[in-house]
Amino acid sequence: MCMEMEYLSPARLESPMSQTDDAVAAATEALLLASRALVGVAARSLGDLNDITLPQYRALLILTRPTPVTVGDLAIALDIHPSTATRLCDRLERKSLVRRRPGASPDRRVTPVILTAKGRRLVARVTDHRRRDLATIAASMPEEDLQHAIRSLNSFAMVAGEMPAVDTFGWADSTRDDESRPAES
Amino acid sequence: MCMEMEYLSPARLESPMSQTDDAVAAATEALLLASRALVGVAARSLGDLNDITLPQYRALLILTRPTPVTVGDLAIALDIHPSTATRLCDRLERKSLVRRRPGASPDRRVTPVILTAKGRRLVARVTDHRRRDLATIAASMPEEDLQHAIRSLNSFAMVAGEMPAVDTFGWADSTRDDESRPAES
DNA sequence: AGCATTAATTGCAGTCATACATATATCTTC
DNA sequence: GAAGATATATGTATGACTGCAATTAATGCT
Repeated sequence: MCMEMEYLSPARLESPMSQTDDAVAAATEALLLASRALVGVAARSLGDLNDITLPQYRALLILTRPTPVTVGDLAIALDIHPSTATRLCDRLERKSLVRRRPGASPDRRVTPVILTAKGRRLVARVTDHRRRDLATIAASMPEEDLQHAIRSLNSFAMVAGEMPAVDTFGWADSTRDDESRPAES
Repeated sequence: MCMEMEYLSPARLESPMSQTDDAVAAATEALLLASRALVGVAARSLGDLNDITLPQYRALLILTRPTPVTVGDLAIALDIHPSTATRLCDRLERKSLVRRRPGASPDRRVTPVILTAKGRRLVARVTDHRRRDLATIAASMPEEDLQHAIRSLNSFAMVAGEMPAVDTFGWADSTRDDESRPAES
């Protein structure tokens, strides 16, 4: 238990007067607990994805960003070697989930990569799956907690969103241009 | 937007009078948002894990359970072929993260697998890393939201914990009998 | 124009995850 | 006790992820 103190030290240093240590500690444990559950939900929505690996899904997710993404961008975002990104794109392109547009940029060295409709559908399907699961959970929560959850979770997401490296996985919204579909190999 | 209705239908059926659709919908979106952030945090704490793959980590996590776990249990929990579980254990054993105790059970067909101190340390390190990140975030949240978060998140985790397949990843607590240590493998 | 830099690809090599089929113990049951 | 079921392990094979080194093409700078 004493270890909590240790880990909270940096937090205390950052905002020395805004929170009591107890509240922060309690919230941290609650977040840790919720984290496991949410990761479980996320994992489940991914687990149904057959024929797609986690790196591949991460790549697709990054490609949902509105800004153009090149092969090199993918490598950086996924923290992998450029050559690995190339092979990854090879595989995704073979599955018709992405398409490379060489020469589509003024700088003709780079190769923009874009999602195909199929790729976009796949990402949307995963998001929807997750959304469904979360809705089921939300509907089972006590009314009071639900109200509080809305506010505190948004607050958490906002603060967390500011933190660097939290969005390493590129969990940007999926720009859903297509609805979900039950069938999921 | 209309699709939200669709997904919430089952929720409505399950608890027809306890929640307003709006509250559930808002909470769902908040959860989705928080989910991304929390998964990001979780991913980050895992990303620093070098020399260990996700399936391997999942296995270690399952092995933190207080109840005995056999090779076959691992296969079931991870939803992989028994032979795959055997190879996974091979690799984990080679890294001295687990140990197999053939014959340690009355049924001498099964092979119990247990975490080594090193394996336990590794899991603890990941949990601690995540805890630190979450504490930092919690410390940055507005006081009010923090108070609400404690209760609502615990409520969420409890409800989610009841749901089947949410704990597929075996995010049981890490039974930390050892504190974290930077050096490893 | 010439040279260094940058982006992507390709060749090469290793580890991991995965499943199927088969083999080997070890129960269980009749 | 013998037949069938169960739990692991092994042999075999495929595909994915990964990085390093070398190559090619395009850009930037002097």
